[in-house]
Amino acid sequence: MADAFMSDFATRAIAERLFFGYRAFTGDADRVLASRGLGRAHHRALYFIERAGSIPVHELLATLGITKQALTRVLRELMEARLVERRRDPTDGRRGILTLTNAGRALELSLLHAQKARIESALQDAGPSGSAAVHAFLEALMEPDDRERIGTSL
Amino acid sequence: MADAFMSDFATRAIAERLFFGYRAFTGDADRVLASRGLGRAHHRALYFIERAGSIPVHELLATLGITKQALTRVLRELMEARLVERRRDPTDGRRGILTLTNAGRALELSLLHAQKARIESALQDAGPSGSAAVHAFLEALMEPDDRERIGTSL
DNA sequence: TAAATGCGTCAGCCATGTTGACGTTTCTAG
DNA sequence: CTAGAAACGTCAACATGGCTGACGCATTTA
Repeated sequence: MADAFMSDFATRAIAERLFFGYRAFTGDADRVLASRGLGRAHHRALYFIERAGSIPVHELLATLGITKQALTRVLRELMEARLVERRRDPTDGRRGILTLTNAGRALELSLLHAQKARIESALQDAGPSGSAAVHAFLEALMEPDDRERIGTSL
Repeated sequence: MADAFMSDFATRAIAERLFFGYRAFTGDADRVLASRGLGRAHHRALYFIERAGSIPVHELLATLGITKQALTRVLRELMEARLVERRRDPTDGRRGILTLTNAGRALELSLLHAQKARIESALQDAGPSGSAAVHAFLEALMEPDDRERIGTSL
Protein backbone atom coordinates (compact mmCIF):
# COMPACT_ATOMS: atom_id res chain seq x y z
CA MET A 1 0.00 0.00 0.00
CA ALA A 2 2.20 2.75 -1.33
CA ASP A 3 -0.51 5.40 -1.05
CA ALA A 4 -2.21 4.40 2.18
CA PHE A 5 -2.50 7.99 3.36
CA MET A 6 -4.53 9.65 0.69
CA SER A 7 -6.06 12.91 1.89
CA ASP A 8 -9.75 13.26 2.62
CA PHE A 9 -9.68 16.02 0.05
CA ALA A 10 -8.51 13.63 -2.65
CA THR A 11 -11.10 11.09 -1.55
CA ARG A 12 -13.85 13.69 -1.90
CA ALA A 13 -12.62 14.60 -5.37
CA ILE A 14 -13.29 11.04 -6.50
CA ALA A 15 -16.49 10.58 -4.52
CA GLU A 16 -18.25 13.58 -6.02
CA ARG A 17 -17.05 12.82 -9.53
CA LEU A 18 -18.44 9.32 -9.18
CA PHE A 19 -21.77 10.68 -7.95
CA PHE A 20 -22.23 13.23 -10.73
CA GLY A 21 -20.71 10.99 -13.40
CA TYR A 22 -22.88 8.00 -12.59
CA ARG A 23 -25.97 10.18 -12.46
CA ALA A 24 -25.31 11.56 -15.94
CA PHE A 25 -24.49 8.08 -17.27
CA THR A 26 -27.78 6.59 -16.05
CA GLY A 27 -29.72 9.70 -17.06
CA ASP A 28 -29.06 9.05 -20.75
CA ALA A 29 -30.83 5.71 -20.59
CA ASP A 30 -33.51 6.89 -18.17
CA ARG A 31 -34.86 9.34 -20.73
CA VAL A 32 -35.30 6.58 -23.32
CA LEU A 33 -36.81 4.24 -20.74
CA ALA A 34 -39.32 6.85 -19.55
CA SER A 35 -40.65 7.22 -23.10
CA ARG A 36 -41.41 3.49 -23.06
CA GLY A 37 -42.93 3.43 -19.59
CA LEU A 38 -40.01 1.47 -18.16
CA GLY A 39 -37.50 2.16 -15.41
CA ARG A 40 -33.89 1.58 -14.57
CA ALA A 41 -34.65 -1.81 -13.09
CA HIS A 42 -35.92 -2.98 -16.47
CA HIS A 43 -32.78 -1.70 -18.15
CA ARG A 44 -30.52 -3.67 -15.83
CA ALA A 45 -32.39 -6.88 -16.53
CA LEU A 46 -32.35 -6.28 -20.31
CA TYR A 47 -28.66 -5.49 -20.18
CA PHE A 48 -27.54 -8.63 -18.40
CA ILE A 49 -29.83 -10.92 -20.36
CA GLU A 50 -28.52 -9.53 -23.66
CA ARG A 51 -24.94 -9.63 -22.46
CA ALA A 52 -25.20 -13.33 -21.66
CA GLY A 53 -27.26 -14.23 -24.75
CA SER A 54 -29.43 -16.28 -22.42
CA ILE A 55 -29.19 -16.53 -18.67
CA PRO A 56 -30.67 -18.69 -15.90
CA VAL A 57 -32.93 -16.81 -13.49
CA HIS A 58 -30.73 -17.64 -10.50
CA GLU A 59 -27.70 -16.16 -12.22
CA LEU A 60 -29.50 -12.94 -13.10
CA LEU A 61 -30.61 -12.75 -9.49
CA ALA A 62 -27.05 -13.09 -8.25
CA THR A 63 -25.80 -10.51 -10.73
CA LEU A 64 -28.41 -7.90 -9.89
CA GLY A 65 -28.21 -8.57 -6.16
CA ILE A 66 -31.95 -8.17 -5.57
CA THR A 67 -34.58 -10.55 -4.24
CA LYS A 68 -36.51 -12.87 -6.50
CA GLN A 69 -39.71 -10.99 -5.63
CA ALA A 70 -38.24 -7.74 -6.93
CA LEU A 71 -36.96 -9.43 -10.07
CA THR A 72 -40.20 -11.30 -10.72
CA ARG A 73 -42.14 -8.05 -10.95
CA VAL A 74 -39.64 -6.62 -13.42
CA LEU A 75 -39.61 -9.78 -15.53
CA ARG A 76 -43.39 -9.99 -15.60
CA GLU A 77 -43.57 -6.47 -17.02
CA LEU A 78 -40.84 -7.20 -19.55
CA MET A 79 -42.59 -10.39 -20.68
CA GLU A 80 -45.93 -8.60 -20.94
CA ALA A 81 -44.21 -6.04 -23.16
CA ARG A 82 -42.86 -8.91 -25.29
CA LEU A 83 -39.26 -7.87 -24.63
CA VAL A 84 -38.21 -10.97 -22.70
CA GLU A 85 -39.07 -14.66 -22.97
CA ARG A 86 -38.74 -17.36 -20.38
CA ARG A 87 -38.32 -21.02 -21.24
CA ARG A 88 -37.26 -24.01 -19.23
CA ASP A 89 -33.82 -25.42 -18.93
CA PRO A 90 -34.01 -28.78 -20.81
CA THR A 91 -31.47 -30.34 -18.46
CA ASP A 92 -33.29 -29.19 -15.31
CA GLY A 93 -36.94 -28.36 -15.70
CA ARG A 94 -37.04 -26.39 -12.46
CA ARG A 95 -34.76 -23.75 -13.86
CA GLY A 96 -35.86 -20.88 -16.02
CA ILE A 97 -33.79 -19.51 -18.89
CA LEU A 98 -34.29 -15.95 -20.00
CA THR A 99 -33.73 -14.54 -23.47
CA LEU A 100 -34.60 -11.31 -25.24
CA THR A 101 -37.05 -11.11 -28.12
CA ASN A 102 -36.05 -9.17 -31.22
CA ALA A 103 -37.86 -6.16 -29.79
CA GLY A 104 -35.97 -6.62 -26.53
CA ARG A 105 -32.65 -6.71 -28.32
CA ALA A 106 -33.56 -3.59 -30.27
CA LEU A 107 -34.50 -1.70 -27.12
CA GLU A 108 -31.41 -2.82 -25.23
CA LEU A 109 -29.23 -1.66 -28.08
CA SER A 110 -30.94 1.72 -28.24
CA LEU A 111 -30.35 2.11 -24.49
CA LEU A 112 -26.68 1.25 -24.92
CA HIS A 113 -26.36 3.71 -27.77
CA ALA A 114 -27.98 6.42 -25.65
CA GLN A 115 -25.00 6.05 -23.31
CA LYS A 116 -22.34 5.42 -25.90
CA ALA A 117 -21.46 8.96 -26.96
CA ARG A 118 -20.93 10.05 -23.37
CA ILE A 119 -18.68 7.07 -22.64
CA GLU A 120 -16.73 7.55 -25.86
CA SER A 121 -16.01 11.18 -25.18
CA ALA A 122 -15.14 10.51 -21.55
CA LEU A 123 -12.63 7.86 -22.56
CA GLN A 124 -11.12 10.25 -25.07
CA ASP A 125 -10.71 12.82 -22.33
CA ALA A 126 -8.90 10.19 -20.30
CA GLY A 127 -6.23 10.12 -22.98
CA PRO A 128 -4.71 7.33 -25.07
CA SER A 129 -3.25 5.38 -22.16
CA GLY A 130 -6.05 6.46 -19.85
CA SER A 131 -8.50 3.80 -20.97
CA ALA A 132 -6.50 1.06 -19.26
CA ALA A 133 -6.32 3.14 -16.10
CA VAL A 134 -10.07 3.71 -16.11
CA HIS A 135 -10.77 0.01 -16.56
CA ALA A 136 -8.36 -0.87 -13.77
CA PHE A 137 -9.82 1.77 -11.46
CA LEU A 138 -13.41 0.65 -11.95
CA GLU A 139 -12.54 -3.03 -11.62
CA ALA A 140 -10.71 -2.36 -8.38
CA LEU A 141 -13.73 -0.47 -7.09
CA MET A 142 -15.99 -3.50 -7.61
CA GLU A 143 -16.71 -6.24 -5.10
CA PRO A 144 -14.44 -9.24 -5.84
CA ASP A 145 -17.44 -11.51 -6.47
CA ASP A 146 -18.67 -9.21 -9.20
CA ARG A 147 -15.36 -9.30 -11.05
CA GLU A 148 -16.26 -12.74 -12.34
CA ARG A 149 -19.37 -11.30 -13.93
CA ILE A 150 -17.73 -8.85 -16.29
CA GLY A 151 -16.13 -9.31 -19.71
CA THR A 152 -12.52 -8.58 -20.48
CA SER A 153 -11.63 -5.02 -21.37
CA LEU A 154 -9.78 -5.82 -24.60
CA MET B 1 -13.11 12.86 -32.25
CA ALA B 2 -10.36 10.39 -32.84
CA ASP B 3 -12.34 7.43 -31.52
CA ALA B 4 -15.84 8.14 -32.74
CA PHE B 5 -16.46 4.50 -33.64
CA MET B 6 -15.93 2.70 -30.39
CA SER B 7 -17.38 -0.80 -30.44
CA ASP B 8 -20.52 -1.70 -28.54
CA PHE B 9 -18.35 -4.28 -26.83
CA ALA B 10 -16.04 -1.59 -25.48
CA THR B 11 -19.03 0.49 -24.42
CA ARG B 12 -20.42 -2.47 -22.48
CA ALA B 13 -17.09 -2.99 -20.77
CA ILE B 14 -17.34 0.50 -19.27
CA ALA B 15 -21.08 0.36 -18.59
CA GLU B 16 -20.90 -2.77 -16.48
CA ARG B 17 -17.79 -1.65 -14.61
CA LEU B 18 -19.56 1.59 -13.75
CA PHE B 19 -22.60 -0.33 -12.52
CA PHE B 20 -20.71 -2.75 -10.28
CA GLY B 21 -18.15 -0.17 -9.20
CA TYR B 22 -20.71 2.42 -8.19
CA ARG B 23 -22.73 -0.19 -6.34
CA ALA B 24 -19.73 -1.24 -4.28
CA PHE B 25 -18.76 2.37 -3.63
CA THR B 26 -22.19 3.30 -2.28
CA GLY B 27 -22.49 0.02 -0.41
CA ASP B 28 -19.62 0.95 1.92
CA ALA B 29 -21.52 3.99 3.19
CA ASP B 30 -24.92 2.28 3.12
CA ARG B 31 -23.82 -0.18 5.78
CA VAL B 32 -22.81 2.62 8.15
CA LEU B 33 -25.99 4.56 7.38
CA ALA B 34 -28.22 1.56 8.03
CA SER B 35 -26.77 1.21 11.53
CA ARG B 36 -27.89 4.78 12.23
CA GLY B 37 -31.33 4.42 10.67
CA LEU B 38 -30.45 6.69 7.76
CA GLY B 39 -30.38 6.20 4.00
CA ARG B 40 -28.37 7.25 1.01
CA ALA B 41 -30.41 10.42 0.59
CA HIS B 42 -29.24 11.59 4.02
CA HIS B 43 -25.65 10.88 3.08
CA ARG B 44 -25.82 13.02 -0.03
CA ALA B 45 -27.22 15.96 1.92
CA LEU B 46 -24.57 15.59 4.66
CA TYR B 47 -21.83 15.34 2.06
CA PHE B 48 -22.68 18.50 0.16
CA ILE B 49 -23.38 20.54 3.28
CA GLU B 50 -20.03 19.56 4.77
CA ARG B 51 -18.23 20.12 1.51
CA ALA B 52 -19.51 23.68 1.28
CA GLY B 53 -19.11 24.46 4.99
CA SER B 54 -22.55 26.02 4.84
CA ILE B 55 -24.90 26.06 1.90
CA PRO B 56 -28.17 27.81 0.97
CA VAL B 57 -31.13 25.48 0.58
CA HIS B 58 -31.65 26.43 -3.06
CA GLU B 59 -28.08 25.54 -3.91
CA LEU B 60 -28.31 22.14 -2.23
CA LEU B 61 -31.50 21.54 -4.19
CA ALA B 62 -29.76 22.35 -7.47
CA THR B 63 -26.81 20.15 -6.58
CA LEU B 64 -28.88 17.14 -5.61
CA GLY B 65 -31.31 17.58 -8.48
CA ILE B 66 -34.37 16.61 -6.42
CA THR B 67 -37.54 18.51 -5.51
CA LYS B 68 -37.81 20.64 -2.40
CA GLN B 69 -40.44 18.24 -1.04
CA ALA B 70 -37.99 15.34 -1.27
CA LEU B 71 -35.22 17.39 0.32
CA THR B 72 -37.44 18.78 3.08
CA ARG B 73 -38.21 15.31 4.35
CA VAL B 74 -34.51 14.42 4.43
CA LEU B 75 -33.57 17.68 6.17
CA ARG B 76 -36.30 17.32 8.75
CA GLU B 77 -34.96 13.91 9.72
CA LEU B 78 -31.39 15.20 9.82
CA MET B 79 -32.39 18.15 12.00
CA GLU B 80 -34.39 15.91 14.33
CA ALA B 81 -31.28 13.77 14.69
CA ARG B 82 -29.29 16.92 15.51
CA LEU B 83 -26.96 16.39 12.58
CA VAL B 84 -27.94 19.49 10.60
CA GLU B 85 -28.95 23.02 11.60
CA ARG B 86 -30.85 25.58 9.62
CA ARG B 87 -30.54 29.32 10.15
CA ARG B 88 -31.58 32.32 8.15
CA ASP B 89 -29.50 34.18 5.65
CA PRO B 90 -28.92 37.59 7.33
CA THR B 91 -28.90 39.36 3.98
CA ASP B 92 -32.16 37.77 2.82
CA GLY B 93 -34.40 36.42 5.54
CA ARG B 94 -36.34 34.21 3.13
CA ARG B 95 -33.33 32.06 2.45
CA GLY B 96 -32.19 29.21 4.62
CA ILE B 97 -28.57 28.34 5.29
CA LEU B 98 -27.65 24.81 6.26
CA THR B 99 -24.69 23.73 8.37
CA LEU B 100 -23.66 20.52 10.08
CA THR B 101 -23.49 20.13 13.85
CA ASN B 102 -20.41 18.55 15.38
CA ALA B 103 -22.24 15.23 15.37
CA GLY B 104 -23.12 15.76 11.71
CA ARG B 105 -19.51 16.43 10.82
CA ALA B 106 -18.41 13.34 12.71
CA LEU B 107 -20.92 11.15 10.89
CA GLU B 108 -20.09 12.60 7.49
CA LEU B 109 -16.42 11.93 8.09
CA SER B 110 -17.07 8.36 9.16
CA LEU B 111 -19.09 7.84 5.97
CA LEU B 112 -16.26 9.25 3.88
CA HIS B 113 -13.77 7.02 5.63
CA ALA B 114 -15.96 3.99 4.99
CA GLN B 115 -15.40 4.65 1.29
CA LYS B 116 -11.83 5.80 1.48
CA ALA B 117 -9.97 2.49 1.47
CA ARG B 118 -11.81 1.28 -1.61
CA ILE B 119 -11.08 4.52 -3.48
CA GLU B 120 -7.44 4.50 -2.42
CA SER B 121 -6.83 0.98 -3.61
CA ALA B 122 -8.72 1.57 -6.84
CA LEU B 123 -6.59 4.61 -7.63
CA GLN B 124 -3.47 2.59 -6.91
CA ASP B 125 -4.64 -0.03 -9.37
CA ALA B 126 -5.04 2.74 -11.94
CA GLY B 127 -1.30 3.34 -11.71
CA PRO B 128 0.80 6.43 -11.02
CA SER B 129 -0.37 8.41 -14.06
CA GLY B 130 -3.79 6.79 -13.96
CA SER B 131 -5.21 9.12 -11.35
CA ALA B 132 -5.31 12.04 -13.78
CA ALA B 133 -6.98 9.83 -16.38
CA VAL B 134 -9.63 8.72 -13.90
CA HIS B 135 -10.38 12.31 -12.88
CA ALA B 136 -10.62 13.37 -16.52
CA PHE B 137 -12.84 10.41 -17.39
CA LEU B 138 -15.30 11.04 -14.58
CA GLU B 139 -15.43 14.78 -15.19
CA ALA B 140 -16.15 14.21 -18.86
CA LEU B 141 -18.94 11.82 -17.90
CA MET B 142 -20.68 14.52 -15.84
CA GLU B 143 -23.27 16.98 -17.07
CA PRO B 144 -21.56 20.30 -17.86
CA ASP B 145 -23.67 22.15 -15.27
CA ASP B 146 -22.42 19.86 -12.54
CA ARG B 147 -18.78 20.54 -13.37
CA GLU B 148 -19.08 23.87 -11.61
CA ARG B 149 -20.09 22.08 -8.45
CA ILE B 150 -16.95 20.03 -7.93
CA GLY B 151 -13.58 20.90 -6.45
CA THR B 152 -10.32 20.75 -8.32
CA SER B 153 -8.54 17.44 -8.48
CA LEU B 154 -5.15 18.67 -7.33
C1' DT C 1 -48.64 48.52 -0.92
C1' DA C 2 -48.97 44.70 -4.25
C1' DA C 3 -46.54 41.12 -6.30
C1' DA C 4 -42.85 37.98 -6.49
C1' DT C 5 -39.60 34.95 -4.10
C1' DG C 6 -38.13 31.29 -1.10
C1' DC C 7 -39.39 28.38 1.70
C1' DG C 8 -42.06 24.56 4.67
C1' DT C 9 -45.88 21.46 4.60
C1' DC C 10 -49.82 18.41 3.56
C1' DA C 11 -51.66 14.89 0.57
C1' DG C 12 -51.44 11.42 -2.69
C1' DC C 13 -48.95 8.74 -5.92
C1' DC C 14 -45.06 5.88 -8.22
C1' DA C 15 -40.82 2.89 -8.67
C1' DT C 16 -38.06 -0.18 -6.58
C1' DG C 17 -36.48 -2.45 -3.05
C1' DT C 18 -37.39 -5.57 1.40
C1' DT C 19 -39.54 -9.96 4.54
C1' DG C 20 -42.35 -13.66 5.19
C1' DA C 21 -45.35 -17.25 3.83
C1' DC C 22 -47.28 -20.59 0.53
C1' DG C 23 -47.84 -23.60 -3.49
C1' DT C 24 -46.08 -26.08 -7.53
C1' DT C 25 -43.04 -28.52 -10.33
C1' DT C 26 -39.02 -31.09 -10.79
C1' DC C 27 -34.93 -33.31 -9.45
C1' DT C 28 -32.32 -36.30 -6.22
C1' DA C 29 -31.11 -39.42 -2.49
C1' DG C 30 -32.35 -43.12 0.27
C1' DC D 1 -40.76 -45.39 -5.24
C1' DT D 2 -41.09 -42.00 -2.25
C1' DA D 3 -39.63 -38.20 0.80
C1' DG D 4 -37.36 -34.15 0.77
C1' DA D 5 -34.82 -30.50 -1.32
C1' DA D 6 -34.46 -27.14 -4.90
C1' DA D 7 -35.98 -23.52 -7.97
C1' DC D 8 -39.25 -20.98 -8.91
C1' DG D 9 -43.79 -17.86 -9.10
C1' DT D 10 -46.93 -15.40 -6.33
C1' DC D 11 -49.41 -12.81 -2.69
C1' DA D 12 -49.29 -9.49 1.00
C1' DA D 13 -47.45 -5.90 3.65
C1' DC D 14 -44.11 -2.50 4.20
C1' DA D 15 -39.85 1.04 3.62
C1' DT D 16 -37.34 4.41 1.02
C1' DG D 17 -36.93 8.03 -1.82
C1' DG D 18 -38.47 10.04 -5.61
C1' DC D 19 -42.66 12.88 -7.93
C1' DT D 20 -46.78 16.55 -8.67
C1' DG D 21 -50.10 19.76 -7.01
C1' DA D 22 -51.88 22.92 -3.83
C1' DC D 23 -51.49 26.04 0.23
C1' DG D 24 -49.68 29.23 3.44
C1' DC D 25 -46.37 32.34 5.33
C1' DA D 26 -42.57 35.47 5.82
C1' DT D 27 -39.76 38.51 3.40
C1' DT D 28 -38.02 41.19 -0.30
C1' DT D 29 -38.69 43.96 -4.33
C1' DA D 30 -40.97 46.75 -7.76
